[in-house]
Amino acid sequence: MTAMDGREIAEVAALLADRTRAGICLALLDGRAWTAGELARLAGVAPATATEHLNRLVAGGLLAEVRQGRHRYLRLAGPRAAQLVEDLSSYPAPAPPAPSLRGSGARAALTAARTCYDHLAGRLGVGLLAAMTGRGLFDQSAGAAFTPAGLAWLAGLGIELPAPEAGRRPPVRLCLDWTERRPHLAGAAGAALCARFLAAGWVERTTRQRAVRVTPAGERALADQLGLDVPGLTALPPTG
Amino acid sequence: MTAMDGREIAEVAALLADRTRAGICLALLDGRAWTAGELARLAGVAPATATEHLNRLVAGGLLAEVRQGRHRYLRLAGPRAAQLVEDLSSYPAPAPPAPSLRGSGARAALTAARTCYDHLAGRLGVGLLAAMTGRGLFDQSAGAAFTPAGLAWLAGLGIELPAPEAGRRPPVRLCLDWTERRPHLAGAAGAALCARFLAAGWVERTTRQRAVRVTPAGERALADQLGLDVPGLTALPPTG
DNA sequence: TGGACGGTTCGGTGAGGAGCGAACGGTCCG
DNA sequence: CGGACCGTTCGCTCCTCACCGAACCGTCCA
Repeated sequence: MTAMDGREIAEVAALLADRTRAGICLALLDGRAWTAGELARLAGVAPATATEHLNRLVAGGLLAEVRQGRHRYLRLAGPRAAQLVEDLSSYPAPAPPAPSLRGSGARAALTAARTCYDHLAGRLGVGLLAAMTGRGLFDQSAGAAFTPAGLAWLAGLGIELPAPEAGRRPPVRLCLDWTERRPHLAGAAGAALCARFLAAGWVERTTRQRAVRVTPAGERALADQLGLDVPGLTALPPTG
Repeated sequence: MTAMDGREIAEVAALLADRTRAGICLALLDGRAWTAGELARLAGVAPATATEHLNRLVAGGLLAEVRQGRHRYLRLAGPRAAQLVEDLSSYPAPAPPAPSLRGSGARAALTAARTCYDHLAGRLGVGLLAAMTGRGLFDQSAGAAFTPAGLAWLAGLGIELPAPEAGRRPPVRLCLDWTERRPHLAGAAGAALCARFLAAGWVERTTRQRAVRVTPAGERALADQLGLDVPGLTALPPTG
């Protein structure tokens, strides 16, 4: 009788059932911490209104907060929260990319390469997984797993795949891309790869959006290691 | 600017942000079609109220309907809808099983073995995946995929794993179990296995709940093929 | 051709909650 | 210390929406 009625489900869903709160969570999908004021401006509401929303989101376990001086920093509570937001944002079929006017620049940058909480998405993320699969580092023929060669490649980057464990996030997870309709790599491995790319300076964050940019060094490294044509990938959308 | 604001997210979330609608979707997680009246009684609202809710859920793409004579049959629109409901129902950590009074019988049956839309869950579902992994039919060490031996075993059951394709559901997906905190098999493979088990008479649905029961023939078959101790699995919860 | 039944449509009621402005309490800086 | 600044609390308005009863329309059965 406990979880059989819809009460608990409704409480969680209600957190995201408001346009303002959903927009806040969407902005936080970049994985970083924003201040309350930034979120209020972004959502287009008064600070007082934002406070109320943020309180509810924190109380509901969707957001985590860190108070520092006169600032209140907010971020998504964890990978589960991020996945929930991402899942909801891509239901049912997120309206065909609609290449109307090449997007408003910002949107074009997002479709090219962005972070999805803590892993890479967009054409870059999808291209990465496709390249790994094409090079025999990843195998999707009977599920989704790294091959022995893929594990060695990860090790070369200093990444060790954690063993699957009860309460932990899955080491490997495929995440259906929001703009492309193909999967990119998520889970612990996706997060580790993204962190490694950022640390190595292959990829860097742009303004204050989720968009990221591949550096010249990153282009060379990805071409070397995966045969990935980054400029061709991020410039124009493929015919499909 | 289109999907960047939270409007679309909020619209979908609002569908499940009501206790009654969430309860309806939860009931439909058994994968079958219910009539409008059954759903109204289950949710404890007047038929008029149910009609309004069902209209909204259908319009929102979460439910599909079939009108037949004076009946209106409703089911979840598809695997994506089911996954959304399941994801929401298990956030953040679905309250420890709380073995208070061995559950109300109905609940005990659910934790032992149930369907999760179109695949098997509960201790049976979790045990199945664990057994497949233990027997070398499935490999979770570097992701989640069937081994060659596993593919052969599936073929022996008349199941061929579909190739991953753009718009389709993933062939293999791990679904974190609601009661257990370990994964069970979902995706096209999970659905195929569940359908096969039902067709073979190894597993049968019970009353009108999501709970299922393993038949004697099923116990023998699962013990033979996977070394699975079904009675031990479904009788008492493990110490954990 | 009645009557039972499943489902819908239509007003009306009530509660929840999203929004704001204004006043207040902190922190940082000149 | 006084002023700018970030965030919160409070009181209020307004609108959405969940719910019901009653009347209605269709299907199925005797």
